[in-house]
Order: sequence, then structure tokens, then C-alpha cells
Amino acid sequence: MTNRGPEPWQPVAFLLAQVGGFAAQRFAERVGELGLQPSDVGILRIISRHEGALSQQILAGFLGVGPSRVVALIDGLEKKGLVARARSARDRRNYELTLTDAGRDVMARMRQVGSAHDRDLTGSLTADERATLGALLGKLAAVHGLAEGVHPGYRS
Amino acid sequence: MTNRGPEPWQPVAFLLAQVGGFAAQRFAERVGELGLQPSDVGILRIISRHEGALSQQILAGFLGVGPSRVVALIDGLEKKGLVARARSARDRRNYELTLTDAGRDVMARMRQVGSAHDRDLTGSLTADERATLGALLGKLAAVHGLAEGVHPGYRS
DNA sequence: TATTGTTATACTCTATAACTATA
DNA sequence: TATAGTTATAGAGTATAACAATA
Repeated sequence: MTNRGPEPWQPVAFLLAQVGGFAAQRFAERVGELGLQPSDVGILRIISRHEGALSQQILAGFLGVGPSRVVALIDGLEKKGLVARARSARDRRNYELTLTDAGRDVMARMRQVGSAHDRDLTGSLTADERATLGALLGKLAAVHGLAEGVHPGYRS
Repeated sequence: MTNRGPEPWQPVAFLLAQVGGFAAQRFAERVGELGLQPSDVGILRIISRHEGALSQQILAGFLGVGPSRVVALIDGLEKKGLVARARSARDRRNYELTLTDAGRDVMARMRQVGSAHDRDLTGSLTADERATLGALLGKLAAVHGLAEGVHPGYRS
């Protein structure tokens, strides 16, 4: 490696945004084949983790969006038969969001799509390179406080 | 390194989209302080590379958007005094887009912002780690045919 | 009175297609 | 007639605030 003086800074931030944007775009296409939007994927995951103990307000908090937007998002998933609204017996103002059987099926297919997407995107790397890339990205995510499994694309 | 069987695939694609999205968001904030949108930055760069030999149609081709969108984008930059439309003498239908002096000033400041952004984003990595990350991302960008310096966020 | 979810309104962004001026 | 740029229109997406039901 040649020495080009102090701090030969590599402009990696742009590459990161560029490749990351490409990854997001490809992922949107893939889940689109399942009839979903990228935002739906994250919502299904959150619901599955808090099965039955999740109101729309709490979900809005997780996503960082207003309550009215959650209405539209859940409307779409309910219309597709993937999510069910059940009035809480203890406080009939709020809903308990649950996955339907079809919703669980879609989540299983989502995992397959995710794996295929991952192979598609990083298949040209060796296993070592992929592990290194994952470690470095994980380090950046941790340093900047990015929550695990939550894409920053919800809030405006 | 423990052996967990064949193909212990790391889900790096999501991390990529997540960190990449964060990088893009931060960059938008930074250039926002210069009164610019991320799309403006790419356009200024393209104009500077084809100084005077760039019509709006050709620019639309580069960006992958329709001509009417270019009108709005250039309107904004012209109103800020960064870009000038000059009717071509040879074919008075099309414009030759050029940077104003103020536009060149802003580009210089953009480079500083870009460096600061890069330090901000990857400052927690060692120089070696940063170089490795850049190399791996560059490899992915090349494999997937991402044009140098063009963010995929223009086309719908 | 306070809170959950919903609806109504307005605003932004973008694409498509009609239009003008040059060729 | 064909092309460069512009304007007009319509559609999607989203945020804000008013609203109804429940507490």
C-alpha cells in the first residue's frame, strides 16, 4: 500500500448511500412480488414480536410516524388478510394487532425472499468478505444508534 | 471462528440498506444547511462535468427522469443563482446549462461538507477498516453496474 | 377531561400529456 | 413534421388538525 501522505480519506459515505439505496430498491421489487411494500415488512415483523400486545399508538411510536399514517398502513394489511384488529377487552378504545395465519405464511415467505435478496446482493463476495462487511456495517450501525431491524425510512 | 455448518449466511443486505439510508439522511441534513437538496448536488456535479454542453434533455437522460421534472429542478437552482440557462446559438430550442460563479462556490463548499460527512459517518473506523469497507462497497457497486457518482434515487 | 383511533383537509412530489417555439 | 422545453392536470403519499367513541 503506497503512502500518499497524512489521512488519505476514502469517500466511503457516498458509496454507502449508493449501494444501500440500490439494496433497498431491489428489496422493494422483491417484496413487491409478494404484494407488499417495504414498510409492510417492518410492520409485520414488529407485530409478530408483540403479538396481541400492540396498539396502533404504540406501533406509531415504534415507527416514528403519526397515528393517522398507521391507520392507512394497517388498513392495507388488513385488506390483504394478513393482520387483524381486535378490540381490547380491557380498554375498548384501542386495538390489539395480531397476525392472521395468512400473515404468518407471508412472513415465512418473506424470510426466503430476504435470503434470496442477500445472496443476490452479496453473492459475488467470498464468505470472509461478507463477514467482514457485515461486521463493519454492524459497527457503524451501533455507533450511530440504529435500532436493530428498524429501517430509518419511516419518519419524514 | 466456529464452524456452524455449510453457508452461515450473514444478513448483510438489510444492514446495508439501513446504514445506507442513515448516511443518505444525514447527508440530506448537511446539504440542507447549504440550502440544497440531495438531488441538487448530483445535478451540479453533472453540469460541472459537461460545462456548457448539457441540454435539459440530456440531463433528464442521465438522471432517468422525465423532462418536466428537470424543469422544476433547474428552476430551483436558477432561482438560487447557481445555474444559468443560455440558449444555444446553433439550435435555439435547447439550453446550454452552466454553473455561475456562485454555483462553483457552492460546489467547493459541497466538497467540504462531503468530507465532514464522511468523517462523521466513518470516523469511528480505523484507516484500514475504512479502506476495506470502501473496497468491498466498490466491488458491490461495480458488480451491480452502479454508475460512478450517480445515486439511484432519481428514478421512481 | 384525556386518550385511541378515524376522517378531512391541505400540501408536496411526481408523472403524463397537452402546448409553444424553434427547426 | 419533429424536437426542446414548458405548463396543466391528475394521482399518490403524507402530515396536521378536527372528530367520535371510550375511559
